[in-house]
Amino acid sequence: MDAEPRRVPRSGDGPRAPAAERPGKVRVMASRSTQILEAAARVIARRGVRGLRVEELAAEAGVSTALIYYHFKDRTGVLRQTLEFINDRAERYTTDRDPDAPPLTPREELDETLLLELQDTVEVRENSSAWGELRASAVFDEVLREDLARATLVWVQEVAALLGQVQPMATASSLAEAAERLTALLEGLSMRWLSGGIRIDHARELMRGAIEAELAGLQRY
Amino acid sequence: MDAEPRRVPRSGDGPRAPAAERPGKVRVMASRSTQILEAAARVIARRGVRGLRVEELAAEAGVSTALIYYHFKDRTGVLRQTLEFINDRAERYTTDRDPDAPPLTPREELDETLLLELQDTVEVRENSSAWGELRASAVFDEVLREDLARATLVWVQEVAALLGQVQPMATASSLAEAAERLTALLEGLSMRWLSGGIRIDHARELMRGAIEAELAGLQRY
DNA sequence: ATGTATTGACTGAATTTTCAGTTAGCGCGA
DNA sequence: TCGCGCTAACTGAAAATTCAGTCAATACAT
Repeated sequence: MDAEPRRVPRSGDGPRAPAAERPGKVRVMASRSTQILEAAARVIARRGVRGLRVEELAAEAGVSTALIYYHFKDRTGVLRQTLEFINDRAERYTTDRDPDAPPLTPREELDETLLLELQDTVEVRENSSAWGELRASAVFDEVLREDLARATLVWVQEVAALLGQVQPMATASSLAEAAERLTALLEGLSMRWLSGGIRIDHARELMRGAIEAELAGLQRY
Repeated sequence: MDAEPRRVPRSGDGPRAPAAERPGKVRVMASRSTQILEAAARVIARRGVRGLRVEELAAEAGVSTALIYYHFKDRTGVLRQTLEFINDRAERYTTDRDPDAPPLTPREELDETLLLELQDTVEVRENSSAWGELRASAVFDEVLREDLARATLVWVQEVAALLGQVQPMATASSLAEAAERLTALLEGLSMRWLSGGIRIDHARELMRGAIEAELAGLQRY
């Protein structure tokens, strides 16, 4: 769906920074459609999926509405790709680790993976509210369902694998169940946090407790 | 599940149709506005609060759009009254018990309370999706936040009390935490169920497992 | 190297669609 | 003959989507 990420300077744009082509770690300049997706994540986090107006998105991204339709088929297309985008981003802040930091024990990695979704940073907040919105919208939107289900499955399996590293004796199905509960709980807690029901550190506390409980449960086979 | 379940006669309810005044068991004829509210509940379950279109509601109820405005001030009015309506109904399936059925043990009552929200019936489905919608909307809507927080608190306390009956030795705070986790998990599972991620009986299974785990955790003080 | 055709990225200004809400009035029971 | 319950047909505005083109960069032939 996405066009080539070729960089093209544009008239009204003024001088574009020359995409720092340096060796090693480089902050790659976001292509137009990525810019739009980033903007979409912000708008969704601010207004919700159903509150997303193509015009507002265009303004947020600093482009014309027509460009949105040029890059994405229609409003739904934007939504779909934003879901994917958000997912990838979550992957990053959940998975990426400083290469020369001390390696994590399986248990630490598990905690990390789950608790990183409960941080009060712009990125996480944005991601979580967009995710919650997409989840809520999927209830009424066929199109989103499949994508969301797939994304959820991947996530659950990842958590199950981590659990398996901590409790290698547990059966695959009990690991899967524990992972489903933990991830579902995380979603529930996120929503409560975002809707002002609980504070972030309380949410983390609760999450920690749940991890503890599930691991204890797995130990008893 | 919600704050005040008080029955309040409302203006739109009007002096209504004499409803087949016959002795004995009578299928009371639903007044026009009740018909509309029932239809609204169905439409909301299908499209979500934010997806409710007045025209679609009118069609569903088999009336003209204008009649909706005749009975309810505006779209928001319909929404408000529908939520009240749905709430009253939820009260029924959550609280009502056959008076001469065998009394429940605390443990059964706990299971009952939590698992009743995971049933594939029209009523529960409608209620759960409305609740999910509310939760999601509250993220972007100041106004809803307070009501929702209060309602959640009541619910959490109710569950904590039930947990306390099963594990009388547990501390108040550990009961509260367990209750928060269980209710948050229930919300998470509901959303997954409604968005097609998992089947209802699997959700129930997971919920049962969580109750088990939490009770086990409470036993270890 | 220079002009020319072609293409991809992009825009401003429509056009079309979608909705909430209104208006004018009909029929019918008291 | 009111006036209540109701409808068909609108209106107006907000949004989504499309259209007709501009502009800069390349490819390509000369």
